[in-house]
Amino acid sequence: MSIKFAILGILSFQPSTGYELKKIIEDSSVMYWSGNNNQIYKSLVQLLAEGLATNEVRHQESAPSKKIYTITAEGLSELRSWTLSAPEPPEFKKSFLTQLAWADRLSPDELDGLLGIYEEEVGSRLFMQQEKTRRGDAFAPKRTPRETYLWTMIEENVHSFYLSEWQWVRNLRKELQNNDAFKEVKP
Amino acid sequence: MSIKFAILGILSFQPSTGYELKKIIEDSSVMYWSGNNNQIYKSLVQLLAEGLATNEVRHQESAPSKKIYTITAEGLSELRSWTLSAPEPPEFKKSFLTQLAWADRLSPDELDGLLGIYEEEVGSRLFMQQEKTRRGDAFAPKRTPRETYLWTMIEENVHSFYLSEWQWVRNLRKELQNNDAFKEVKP
DNA sequence: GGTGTCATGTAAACAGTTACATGATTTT
DNA sequence: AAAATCATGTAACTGTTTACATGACACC
Repeated sequence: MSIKFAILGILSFQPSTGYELKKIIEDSSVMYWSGNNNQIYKSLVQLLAEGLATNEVRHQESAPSKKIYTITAEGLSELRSWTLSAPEPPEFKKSFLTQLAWADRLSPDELDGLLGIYEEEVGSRLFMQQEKTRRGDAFAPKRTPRETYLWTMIEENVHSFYLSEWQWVRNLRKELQNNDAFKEVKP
Repeated sequence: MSIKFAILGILSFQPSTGYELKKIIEDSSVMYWSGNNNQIYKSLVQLLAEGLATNEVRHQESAPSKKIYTITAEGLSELRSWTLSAPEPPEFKKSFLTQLAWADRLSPDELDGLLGIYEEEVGSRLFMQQEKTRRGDAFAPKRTPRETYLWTMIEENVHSFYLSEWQWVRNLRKELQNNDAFKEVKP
């Protein structure tokens, strides 16, 4: 899936500038791109060329002028047919698991320290995700009861990703601490 | 994290050819690269240049000759210091969540169908992961009790990723089916 | 006779990140 | 005086995938 559909989706909710799209994508946990300029401004040019969006330049005093992009009817139908297309399976990148895979050369203390750092890192993501939901400051269209429910469940999904990772590492750490068989150091 | 450390890790367990590395990486759920030639053969050349591995060409009758790569002492110490370095936070890419985010334009039946396909897709990954563990055919060094435990917990982590996604989508689907407030169609 | 395994590599394309560039205004 | 916000864009690089290329043998 390309960033193009993420942009089309946002435009289907509200006309936006590249700058606004960047910010929305940047602090969304679901839309996983970094939200860098290169991708966004290039995609917008492409959407124009494909006739999926139009833009309108608005000049401003005391601020740079901006281009407000609006989705077209073709854009809406392209978006709709994409939402109906076969879903891609979920993927993860946990480089920490590869790190752990070769961590048997570490001493018990070194390993526990490593797990501690990971626990903290994951814990802080978990906390930030909870805060975002609690404050309700996340970008979230709520046009129908169903849409509201869907967006709640999307945030719930992200939350449970971090929660289960956090529980997993805490449990692993505890087990390593409590079982003396794991404390033998390799020659 | 680059594929370089995944390769160094495997080499720290057993000397291997590029072809063998490719297969191990390809069917590992943890090492998330596609295992394509380009990356592997280039990385091996680089590891040689950095003195982290050496190779030995073995000519074979009735099969192409192969290059067996062996990790060096510097390679081992590089690997060790990497395992001690600050872990990266876990990441996910679930393009399906973005798809769902804009799915309120779909009819209840279309949405249920979409969720059904995702449920099946995730279910089959979950099943394959369980089978891999059950058959015990996954690549897994078991040199000490601790290493055995670590690799078990790594597989457990992958398993629970798919399991919680599966439970999430089943629950979402059921709720949408049971609550009539979600069955109103937008004008 | 076609497909699969063993085994190495290259070319081209696409996706994604970081950093650069400009410039006014507002906040600390 | 420095940093952040608004706003658009480009350049260079890295990472990743798909496809191409070769060739022998084994299995169905």
